[in-house]
This record gives sequence, C-alpha cells and structure tokens, in this order.
Amino acid sequence: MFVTAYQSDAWALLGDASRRAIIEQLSLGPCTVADLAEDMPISRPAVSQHLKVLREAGIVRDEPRGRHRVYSLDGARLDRYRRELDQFWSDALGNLTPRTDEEQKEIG
Amino acid sequence: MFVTAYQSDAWALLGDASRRAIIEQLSLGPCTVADLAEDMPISRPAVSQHLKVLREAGIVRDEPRGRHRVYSLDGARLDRYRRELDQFWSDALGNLTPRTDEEQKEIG
DNA sequence: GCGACCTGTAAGCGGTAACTTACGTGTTCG
DNA sequence: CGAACACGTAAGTTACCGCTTACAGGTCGC
Repeated sequence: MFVTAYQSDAWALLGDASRRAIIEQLSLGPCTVADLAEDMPISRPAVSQHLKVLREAGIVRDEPRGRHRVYSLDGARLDRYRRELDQFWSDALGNLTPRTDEEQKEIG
Repeated sequence: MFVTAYQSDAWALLGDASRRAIIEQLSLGPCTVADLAEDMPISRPAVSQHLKVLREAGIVRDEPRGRHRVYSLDGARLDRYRRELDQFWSDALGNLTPRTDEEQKEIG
C-alpha cells in the first residue's frame, strides 16, 4: 500500500501534499523526523512513511546522528524529477499551436 | 467522488495519467470524445468524466458540432497550471543551497 | 416522426493510498 | 544495567478516486 513502484511515476510521488511539504521544509536545511512532524498536521509515523517513499525514490537521504536521524534533500535527484515532469509540459504545450475557430471547423 | 474541488489542486488534476494522456492528445488538435477513447484503454464514459474535470478546471473547452462534441485545449489556462506547479519547484529548489557534510554536523 | 448515432450523467463497485494506533529496535544517560 | 528517548515498521481502518455498466437527452438519416 505504501511500497508500490513510485520510482517510475513522478506525478504520484509529488502528488501528495504532505510529501511536498516535507520537501519544502527540507529545502530550508536538514531536519529530523520529529522536527518535520511538529510543523505538520499528521502523526510522526506518517511522516516516517512518507520519508521512506522519498528515500526509495532517491530524493531524500538519511544519516544516523546519535539516536537522531537527520534527513536531507538530494537536489540533483529532485531536479531530475522536475525534468521528468517538464517532459509532459513540453509535449503538451510544445505541440500546442494557436487554433482559430476556422481550423476547428475542419473537424465537423 | 469525481466532482470535488480540483480547481485548487493542480497536482491532483494532473496527477492522473489518463487526464495527461487526454491533454497530450488534445494538444495535437481538437478531438471528439469517441476519438479520444479509441486510443485509450478506458471506456468512453470514463473519458467523458475526465473531460468534465478538465472542463471545470478550465483547461478544456467543448463545442457542440452537430451531434458530435469537439473538445479543445485552452493553452493559456494550461500554462497557468504549469506556473502553479513551478511555484513549488522554485520554492523547493530555490531555497536549496549546496550542503556540505560540515554544515550538517551542526544539527547533531 | 422513428430509429440509429454520439454523448453526458447516475449508481455502484474495487483498489489503493494515507493515516492512526501499537509495538519493536537501537541509542543515550542516570 | 535500566529507563527514557527517537525512530522504523506492522496491522488495520477509512476515505476517495477511477472505472464500468446502465440509462437519459439531443441530433441526423430514412
């Protein structure tokens, strides 16, 4: 339920608002799980589960720091996902040519 | 279930692969519902429901053509949604500064 | 006008993601 | 060595999204 293949679907990965909030928070600097959960309306385990998804996607890396665990962002990987989404935009908007009403009449 | 407020969540709107496929197809030119459903692995009513969502979001406009109904893309609106997603990227990647391992030691 | 067409909508179902609670693991400090 | 802390994971629930199968509403040809 939470472990399915996200790595191939950047949209599903970033479609969740909680995960985007985590990413934005981590963009301000490395953070622990408890710190992340403090500013969010969900429980700490929920944050941990989201971090697992982001970690498996390579967006986030974790490092043990004593009994804490510091999470940080992988900017390069994140940028790779952005490019993956940009491919859709270039496909969708790139092909788009200004259609006049005259052109549309060809269909009917 | 299908009518919820998508207009405020561009991610949910574009998160669905079928909707993105419809957008890409429409970017090649105006199309009818049957034509769209022909190239997709889902039924025609399903396409119609997706079109309703896209229409309420303003991305798509429909026009009666006899007993057909021609759908076309609103490039400006679509570009507006792209900018909405770009805001997340500028927030996430914009704040991102190269973190060295030394900086991360401040946390522990 | 009647039947064939294209389409939108209603009702309902199945799958799955996201969340919570409960528990297990490893680390630090007394 | 034992208690407290930070975290990950398991199990289970809930909610919602997307889909299909019907059915209703207009539009064109005979």
